[in-house]
Amino acid sequence: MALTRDDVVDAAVDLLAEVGLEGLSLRRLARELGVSAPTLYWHVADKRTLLDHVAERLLVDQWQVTPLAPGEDWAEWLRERATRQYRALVTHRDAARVLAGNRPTEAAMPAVEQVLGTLVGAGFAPTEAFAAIQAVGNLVIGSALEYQAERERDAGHHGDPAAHDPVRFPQHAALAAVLADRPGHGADHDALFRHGLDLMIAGLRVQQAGAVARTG
Amino acid sequence: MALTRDDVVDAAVDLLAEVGLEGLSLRRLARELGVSAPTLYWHVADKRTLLDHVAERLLVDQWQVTPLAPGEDWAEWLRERATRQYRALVTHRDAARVLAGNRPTEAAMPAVEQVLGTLVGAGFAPTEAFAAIQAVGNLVIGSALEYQAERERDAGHHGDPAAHDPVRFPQHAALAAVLADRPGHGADHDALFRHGLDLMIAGLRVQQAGAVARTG
DNA sequence: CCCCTCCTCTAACGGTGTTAGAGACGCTAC
DNA sequence: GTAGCGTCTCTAACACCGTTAGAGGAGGGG
Repeated sequence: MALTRDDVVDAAVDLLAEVGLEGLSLRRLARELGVSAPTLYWHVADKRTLLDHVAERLLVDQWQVTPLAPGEDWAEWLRERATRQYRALVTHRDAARVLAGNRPTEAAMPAVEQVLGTLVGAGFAPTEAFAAIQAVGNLVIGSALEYQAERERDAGHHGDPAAHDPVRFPQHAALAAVLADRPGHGADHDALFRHGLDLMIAGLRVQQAGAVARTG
Repeated sequence: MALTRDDVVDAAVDLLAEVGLEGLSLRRLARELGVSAPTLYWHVADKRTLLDHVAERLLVDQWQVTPLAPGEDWAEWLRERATRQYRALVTHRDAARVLAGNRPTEAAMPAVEQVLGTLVGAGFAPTEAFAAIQAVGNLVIGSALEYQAERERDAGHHGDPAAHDPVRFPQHAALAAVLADRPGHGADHDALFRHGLDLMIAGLRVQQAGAVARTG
């Protein structure tokens, strides 16, 4: 059986998980597939577009349409969706970086359409709903990026954190003191993301309350 | 006069503005400086650390300490700071991408210390203040990244936006209809960022109100 | 005069994405 | 049966990349 583009993308996803974005070269990918490098160009236009396909593959599970249940809180529903997206990014090596340089894909449209509809149904104006989606999306990708960047950094060498002059930086020192009493003992990025998402959703709640009050 | 590391970083910033991150190679940079490529390794350990220095240079103006004026609203003050950071990223080509892959730099600490102090002064717990900084930062970088990614995409070819089946995607169609009546006619990323930042700050306001109520 | 440090050089290694162009396999039409 | 054609893969090569080894010139201090 001849090679398929799906085969190439699958192998790229696997290789990405194994060696990271830096290690993902077309030659290496070709070797993994038992094929010569230029062969890949028959299946894929570009490395850039190959990565587009990879990004789509990484997120496609997460674009399933799960409508708001009757009586369900739209904000909780949105939080759940955003969290899933974050998880999908964070659990695949370098997924955030791959997604960041990406063209948006057609395949995400039904999911966006659904969120748009749900928010409009909750009382948001269409432009507000769109801005909300964008804002949450940007927060998600920014958080995932930061998380994975730090993980990669610490893979090299991690200097002792929070060992700074408590006179010049009393706030940092106070923070470090509080954090030292915690089980995890370090910055828990998942909790940090959750906190940020909570803030955003709280903001959406007040905006929605205002919109509902205006329109009746 | 011999070459300085500052000279190298300066030239790298200029070259980045001119040719973008893809075009920024050590050989090209050396040529710009009238020097051979390996020479750069005397001034800089690595391309990676060179980019660290570039990122620091791009943001350093924006780390000036401007304390909260007496009677000034902490939320407005924070919004102003975040907006400046966003501006700094967006006005330098590929700045967001450079910053994304970066180690955090020592030079940012006084600024972080100051924001931390201001938020704690406003009633936030230290961990809350830290999470807030992180959240706003992630939103800023995510937004800047998205903005610049789209700008780069459209530099190539931009297919007509929002030309989609209004039956399958009624919400998109409605949104496009509203947007068509606007002066800019396209998605205004600055406004989108401002909207997202407003949401986050609204969330911070309710959190702060809660914290103040708890602690008296 | 010698040494030493600063700074720059040439040459080269092993990699990268990508293109040109030839050729093998299998199906279809005559 | 064979000629043609689309599909898929190959080898060879181009122009670049980050990076290292190691030599050497310039200038000051002993």
